[in-house]
Amino acid sequence: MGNKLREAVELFEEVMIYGTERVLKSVDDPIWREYSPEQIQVMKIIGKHGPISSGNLAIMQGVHKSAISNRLKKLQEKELVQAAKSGVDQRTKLIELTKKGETVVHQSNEVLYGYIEHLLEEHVEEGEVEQFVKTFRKLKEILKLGEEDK
Amino acid sequence: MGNKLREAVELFEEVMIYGTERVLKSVDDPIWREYSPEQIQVMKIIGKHGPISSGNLAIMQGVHKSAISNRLKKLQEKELVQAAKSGVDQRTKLIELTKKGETVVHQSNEVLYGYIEHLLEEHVEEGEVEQFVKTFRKLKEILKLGEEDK
DNA sequence: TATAGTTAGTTTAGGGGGTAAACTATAAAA
DNA sequence: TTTTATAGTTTACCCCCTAAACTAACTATA
Repeated sequence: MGNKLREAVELFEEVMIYGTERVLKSVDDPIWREYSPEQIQVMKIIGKHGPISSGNLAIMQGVHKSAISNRLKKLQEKELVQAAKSGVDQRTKLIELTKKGETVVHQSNEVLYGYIEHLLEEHVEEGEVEQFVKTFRKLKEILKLGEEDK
Repeated sequence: MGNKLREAVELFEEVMIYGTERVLKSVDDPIWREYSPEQIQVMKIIGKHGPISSGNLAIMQGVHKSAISNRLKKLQEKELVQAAKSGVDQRTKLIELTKKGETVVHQSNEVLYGYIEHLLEEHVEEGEVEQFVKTFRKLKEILKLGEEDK
């Protein structure tokens, strides 16, 4: 067991940590230049979730609330997000995407998906896809992804 | 093919991009607090490669030379790296780890490996390890990792 | 050899990212 | 009401990154 596990750990580090960086840097598109990954990510979250508070965004992105505050300020200046009419609590303001924001999210998805799809399609055989999906599902489970929402 | 590939792409994004972030944030160790991931990474490269020029480091880390210049300056102040006696070309200065630097790299490896090992050991069955290794090897190949050295 | 061009690294300016702590405003509890 | 808690914003300070200007050293060429 030990040796195989050791190899798995090393591969995990190489691929997940350094490999991911490389993938992100290889995606070369104007939209990637204009908005930071964090900005895109927060917009994606808002898009999926619908109007959401600043505090929730901080939790979901795993950063300090002041970081989100700053991020949203920049996005508002660029007119990508806006405050929806607040709910019961006057302190919280719900954030939502503007039309422009939706467009940017959509474009960004196209670019990233296109890139990854191209990558996989070119290098992974028909029969291997199943294997990939299986391993990644497991990984997703291990990393407890998808539990971020509340 | 289409659907499976689509799922693979989505999983790839979720796991690789957002999952990796999460893993890195979960590693909670003083050494992670004291030195940035970029600083640790560059020290690892120097450790593996041996005395190396600033320019080569920039290429290997995939950043601008000025970023490396700055990084090395900070590491020198912390006495983690030092300039070895330069080679033929008086403009290039070869960088190497100090004893302290070696220690930090070693500690950092222990922490990260320990964390990942724990993660895999706890969630992955004996028989699944083989599967993991296989998929990751393929991924490493796809991402063309390990070709960075010249 | 003297001049011109190239290359390795450093500096500086400016824009991201992040945290902690202080501060404002609103809500909830005593 | 008075006090305590909570949502967000600001401010101060740090790291990361790039581009462009600049120094020093090496190379080529007239």
